[in-house]
Amino acid sequence: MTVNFSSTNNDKIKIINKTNLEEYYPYLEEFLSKNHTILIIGDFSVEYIGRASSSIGSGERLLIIKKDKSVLIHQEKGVSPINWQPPGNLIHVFLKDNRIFLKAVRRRPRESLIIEFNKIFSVISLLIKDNAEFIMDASEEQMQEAVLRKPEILFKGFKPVSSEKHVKPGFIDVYGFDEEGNPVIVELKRTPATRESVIQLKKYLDSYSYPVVGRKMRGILAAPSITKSAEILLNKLGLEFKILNPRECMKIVKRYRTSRLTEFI
Amino acid sequence: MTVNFSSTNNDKIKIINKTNLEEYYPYLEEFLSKNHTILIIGDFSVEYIGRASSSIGSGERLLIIKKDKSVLIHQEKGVSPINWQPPGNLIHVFLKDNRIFLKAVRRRPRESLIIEFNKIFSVISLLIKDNAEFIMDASEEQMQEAVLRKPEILFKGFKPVSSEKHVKPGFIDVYGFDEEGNPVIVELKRTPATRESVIQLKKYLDSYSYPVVGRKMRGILAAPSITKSAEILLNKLGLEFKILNPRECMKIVKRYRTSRLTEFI
DNA sequence: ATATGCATGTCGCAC
DNA sequence: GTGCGACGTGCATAT
Repeated sequence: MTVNFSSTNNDKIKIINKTNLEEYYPYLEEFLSKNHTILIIGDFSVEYIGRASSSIGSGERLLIIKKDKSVLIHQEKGVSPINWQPPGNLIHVFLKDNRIFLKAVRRRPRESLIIEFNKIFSVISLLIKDNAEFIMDASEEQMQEAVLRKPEILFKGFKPVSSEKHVKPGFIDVYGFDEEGNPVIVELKRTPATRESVIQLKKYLDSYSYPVVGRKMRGILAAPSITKSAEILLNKLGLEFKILNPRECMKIVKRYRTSRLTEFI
Repeated sequence: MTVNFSSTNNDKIKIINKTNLEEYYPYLEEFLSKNHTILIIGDFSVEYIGRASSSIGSGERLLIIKKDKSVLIHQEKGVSPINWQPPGNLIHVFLKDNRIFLKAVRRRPRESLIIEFNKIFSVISLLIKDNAEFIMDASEEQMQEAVLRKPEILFKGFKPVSSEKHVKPGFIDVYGFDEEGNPVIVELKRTPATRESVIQLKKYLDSYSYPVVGRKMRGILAAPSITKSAEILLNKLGLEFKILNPRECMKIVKRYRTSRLTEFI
């Protein structure tokens, strides 16, 4: 049976089905040269050489070559591709011994992917439009903004003085003082605080000397939650934990933005 | 024009093309219930709520629902999906106001993806077989094996004693002694060593006391290369660096395997 | 270009 | 299940 279907109810998608492997070759050449996104469902093997090296024998998989010349090879399980190549590859497709080969080469770091097709079930080319803006709520930056806007979400009487304060190991998220004038270092996390978060906060405290008699430096880790091991370490080091929900922060940031807007109206 | 193409030159792939959105609905239901991998090319918006939250308005994208009920939403650029959901979702598709909605819900952590379709260009269902073994060369584990097999690749006279030795901050990759009986802690990296690598090695040294008079503990960081900042820190801390190429390690491991084989033959 | 740190990281493995 | 570390991490951002 020869199926030769190469159109759909629109011009954004072209679906190619052929019986013989080589018949796909001119289509691949065309779609690659036109910078389409290409989906290939087929039976192929993959060799990768670069930062590491890997190989996988023949199997049925999905190969995606995107407009930006990034390459993904997906199996039927998992979010991560089994092999991939970041954007900006030089992609070369060629015939050899009645087989189709596809090579994706990237410089800096030099790495390449070599795919040998035994069979192609279908090639699909896409020319699609996506101009929508992606909005991610409650980034760590927004959490910081929320704390600066409404410091009492950390504790009553907290007075932020600076943010992104530079110390030797990095940048302190928020720095300020409590009601008694004790210096406070705040480490924010949008995700559950881990032992690493605690260690980082401790580093900041160690690096920042504040030798004033009668004042005790406080370290506060603020995150939606904390892992058990992190909590143990935190207590041992005499640091504090405060639940801070990114969603709450988002609301505060939004409220602030609204009030700014009304100022302008 | 009504295109109603739903077969290919094999039974591994089904391609569905319809003019009206709702017509896709029964196919989605069917493919989901049969645990196929499904590709959907369409115009849709996505809301994500979970560990964080995000939204993106209508746009033309590729949606993949895998056999393991993981979900990927890919745009035409980049290796990473714009939205995704790890394996094990409860997936629910439903019609509402002549629109198709798809919801993927995951527990622990609780998070969900809601997709609203404005248009579907094509639905492709896959039932493919991939039993090939994936082989990754020169993992950190193999580097360790290489060092244990042929310790002189680190330095002449090195005598490994143990590997994955447990100390407070974690596991020491390789532990041993030099020719003069000084204890040696080795940290292996398959990628360029960073400041973090140096810090980690330092932690191991600090955690492992060896109070023998006349003996000096040595810390060796072995990696294919080292960043400039890491090197500065390393020197300051009195630690050592040794270039160790994962590809070289791979060769050593392979040679060892061959020799094992010949032993059995 | 290099360095640094975040991420809905994902994934695998030990407990 | 949870914790912890590795990863060809990818990716954005500051330098």
